[in-house]
Amino acid sequence: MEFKFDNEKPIFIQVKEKLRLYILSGYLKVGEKLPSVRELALISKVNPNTIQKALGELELEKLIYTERTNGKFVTTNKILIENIRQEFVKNIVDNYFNSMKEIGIDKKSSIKYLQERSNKNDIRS
Amino acid sequence: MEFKFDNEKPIFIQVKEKLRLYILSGYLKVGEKLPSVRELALISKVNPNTIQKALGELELEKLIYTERTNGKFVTTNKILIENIRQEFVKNIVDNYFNSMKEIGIDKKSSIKYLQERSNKNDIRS
Amino acid sequence: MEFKFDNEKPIFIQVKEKLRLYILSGYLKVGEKLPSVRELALISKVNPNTIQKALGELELEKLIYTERTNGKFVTTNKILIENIRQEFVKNIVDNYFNSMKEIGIDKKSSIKYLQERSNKNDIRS
Amino acid sequence: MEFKFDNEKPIFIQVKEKLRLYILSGYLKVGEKLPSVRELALISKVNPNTIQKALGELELEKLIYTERTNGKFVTTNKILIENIRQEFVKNIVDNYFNSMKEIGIDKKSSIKYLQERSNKNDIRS
DNA sequence: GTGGTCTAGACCACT
DNA sequence: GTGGTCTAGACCACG
Repeated sequence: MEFKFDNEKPIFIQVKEKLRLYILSGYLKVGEKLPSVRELALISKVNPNTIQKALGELELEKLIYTERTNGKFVTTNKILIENIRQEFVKNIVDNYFNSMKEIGIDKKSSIKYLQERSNKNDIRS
Repeated sequence: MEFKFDNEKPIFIQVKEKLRLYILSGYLKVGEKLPSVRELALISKVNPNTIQKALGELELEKLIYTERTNGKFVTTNKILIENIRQEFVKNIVDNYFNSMKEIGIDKKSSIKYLQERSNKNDIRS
Repeated sequence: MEFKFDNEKPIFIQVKEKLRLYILSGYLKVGEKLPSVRELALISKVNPNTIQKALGELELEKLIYTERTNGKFVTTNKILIENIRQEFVKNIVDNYFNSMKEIGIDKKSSIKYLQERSNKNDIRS
Repeated sequence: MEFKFDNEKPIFIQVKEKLRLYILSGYLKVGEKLPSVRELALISKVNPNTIQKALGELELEKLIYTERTNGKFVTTNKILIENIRQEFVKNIVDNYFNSMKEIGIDKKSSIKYLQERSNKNDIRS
């Protein structure tokens, strides 16, 4: 678990998004206990309140839940996670097409660009 | 020319990005005169100061230049536009791969998702 | 006897309120012996200390009393129970009127809403 | 606009609920500008951050929205307000029946209690 | 002057 | 030791 922040977005949003990714990608498993607020604050070198705010919003999304005095946990609702994950992927794809469209590249070419770029990277790696 | 804003980013940045897109996509042509600040302010229903700030930053990027008393124009430097455009496209592609990677989807699958989604949309249209 | 808890209130308060309801509603009868602390702890899957705290507060209200070495019992003071019960009901009614008033619904309409809702539910059942 | 707090619930929740009532009951009108965060903090004698938290949650419910640098406003979505209002009323009614049921009073009697209590109050007023 | 963010630090309830 | 709440105060971007 690792946290680096840029100055473009509020830190609490970056924390929220990072943890959401950890959950959606399965790096944090269903039902798993999260590090304590204070621990996350130490790891990420921000104020505990900032962490609290991020976690609070994740809880509103139902991706995590709180057991009083016990800690915070990833939801056990696999379906919820899967739905959000699919929504997330769908957005990435749609955003890609939209961005390309805005700069004047149609779908067919958008896919071609992607394949070419992928090949170039393959050479490097 | 059309402007819709959300409240997540400063408006002047949204104006700047929109105009940059208009230039990179060719909607605003090389050397073309931009609408006046006042006019842009009316079109986008935004304070003229905000437009000024956006144009100022575009000018720093050399994408537009000012002729005193005459107005502001899209740069005539096609190469500059093309370079920025390619950089822009490259970023979109790389961001796509990165976003997918973060959620645990590899390049091969990333391309497949894109093709599937493209097909689905074709059916609709 | 059944216990489900939410995380919004302290558990010991929820236990206390639940048991009070059992007494006021007659589900636990006058003079009846309560299950032992240990047993209540098992039933409700809660730490025995938490049960103790709840019972302690009920004892302060005189709704239960302790016979040393013998167990805890519902009070035999029927009048006390009846008084608390009536107070309780009065509160429910007043709270209903107040809640409706706060959202701008007068007494007459409040009663009408109730009757309509009751009819709807009758259809279902 | 008036704020009195008890110690049973967090202040930010009480602020949130009060404002929600003001909106649902129409005391704060559709599209109306709210007092500034700082002003609300003065009126209610709590820290601006506490107000901010309350308003933040109302915004997540879409009952209010923010215009950057301009202030916060009641949503203009009348349908949303009406839906939430009806949900709210429905909950009050259901809670009434449930509370009465828990203490052992059936629906028919629940309605009778209400009518009697209402008559008593009429005498007073 | 508007909202937004963040920090530091304190105190509380619960188990 | 866990999360939750609140304050005081500072600083920032925006228009």
